Amino acid sequence: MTTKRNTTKKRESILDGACQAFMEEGYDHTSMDRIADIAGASKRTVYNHFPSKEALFKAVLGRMMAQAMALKQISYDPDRSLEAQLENFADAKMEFIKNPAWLGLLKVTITVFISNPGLARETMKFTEDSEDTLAAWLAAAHDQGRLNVPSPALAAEAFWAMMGGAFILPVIFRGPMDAGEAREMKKELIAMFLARYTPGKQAR
Amino acid sequence: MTTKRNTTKKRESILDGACQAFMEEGYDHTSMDRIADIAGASKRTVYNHFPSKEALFKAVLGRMMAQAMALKQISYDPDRSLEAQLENFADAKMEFIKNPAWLGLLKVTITVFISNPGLARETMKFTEDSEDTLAAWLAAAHDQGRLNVPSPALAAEAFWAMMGGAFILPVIFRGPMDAGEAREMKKELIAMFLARYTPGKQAR
DNA sequence: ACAAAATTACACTGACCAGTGTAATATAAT
DNA sequence: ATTATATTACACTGGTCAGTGTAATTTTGT
Repeated sequence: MTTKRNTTKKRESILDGACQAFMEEGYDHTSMDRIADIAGASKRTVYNHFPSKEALFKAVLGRMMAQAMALKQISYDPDRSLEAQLENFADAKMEFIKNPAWLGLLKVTITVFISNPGLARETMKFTEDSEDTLAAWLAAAHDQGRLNVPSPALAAEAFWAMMGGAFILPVIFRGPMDAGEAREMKKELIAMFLARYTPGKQAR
Repeated sequence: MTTKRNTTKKRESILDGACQAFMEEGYDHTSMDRIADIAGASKRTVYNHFPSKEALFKAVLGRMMAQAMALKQISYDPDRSLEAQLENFADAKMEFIKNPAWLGLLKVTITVFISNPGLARETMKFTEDSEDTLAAWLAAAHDQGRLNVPSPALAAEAFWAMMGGAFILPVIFRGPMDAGEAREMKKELIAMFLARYTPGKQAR
């Protein structure tokens, strides 16, 4: 008679502790002892749940990705202004850097991705469909004649490039962003985007 | 009689070796022994030139920044098309990621900046004037009536955000970029930029 | 209440690494 | 050729850390 017991509680507290520790110290400088300490578990228990530090990090990352995915599903609404809907897309992206927890984990993730490109590719497969969401939105607006977007995929990629460059890179290179400044930049970039794709206004 | 001997050769080879080692392994995983090995110097000599690993990295970083600064000075030319001149700006930025050596060092630098925001701020002071160069270019085009740029500073920041998001982040998250794809994205983003600021085409 | 499953404390291995001290050796400027 | 200077080999310290083995203890499902 093998009766399995419910271990999700300890497991979650380990993930929470790992998340906090990684955020505070970065991947390399976080020791498994410290994670166990924060989680209120023994190091041995941590290893009973996760076979290695890398596996533990992947689990933390996976949980974060799942939460992030659950957050940004926006569909085309024929009745709302394009500008407002694009702002919604942008705001979803900016949630990452406004929330200190996610920002911290984003930073760690970037460092890990840099030293482990394979993991980067593997993890990023999940996010591809969020670009598809925007591309579909653009295609819908195009079909309605509200935008002129010959290549929705390219436009979507450009949009995410703008957002990433405006809201992720500065946080790395210059530190926290002023909220008002961020708002201004968001509006400016969306204005560029719409100026390019609003029908009847292209240069050629 | 204190006769100083010329030590710049050894010093340079140490910097070269450090640069290569940091690129290959990242900051944390590079040992001073390995740097000495690649440089063809003894560890003790490395420490005779640089008091610590951090100081050595700063020296490598400083040399890279100096080279980068020497590269991008573009001034307003009334006779060339705006599009071509903006492409020059973009190309200067893209030199970073097309050159494997600089790309490698850029990655390391990002990880170091993330774990050491103070160094990030300190180092970034030097780059501010390159943004000013673009802002001045925009102001000149504005004064000539070829563009309508109410806030050159904001527009310049937006331009660099676009470039960074399009050409730096993807390299981190997705690996090396296809050259053709990069060209297409560059053109698209410049088209957005010009659509926004070309006179007589704004929505409001 | 009982037994299996989970957790804990703790000691320990093996490895890596920044930085130092020293005495010997090589180098280059005069 | 001389001599101060730069470089080298090498051993060593002190510290950190991933991961393991084990025996004892606690928890929990029934």
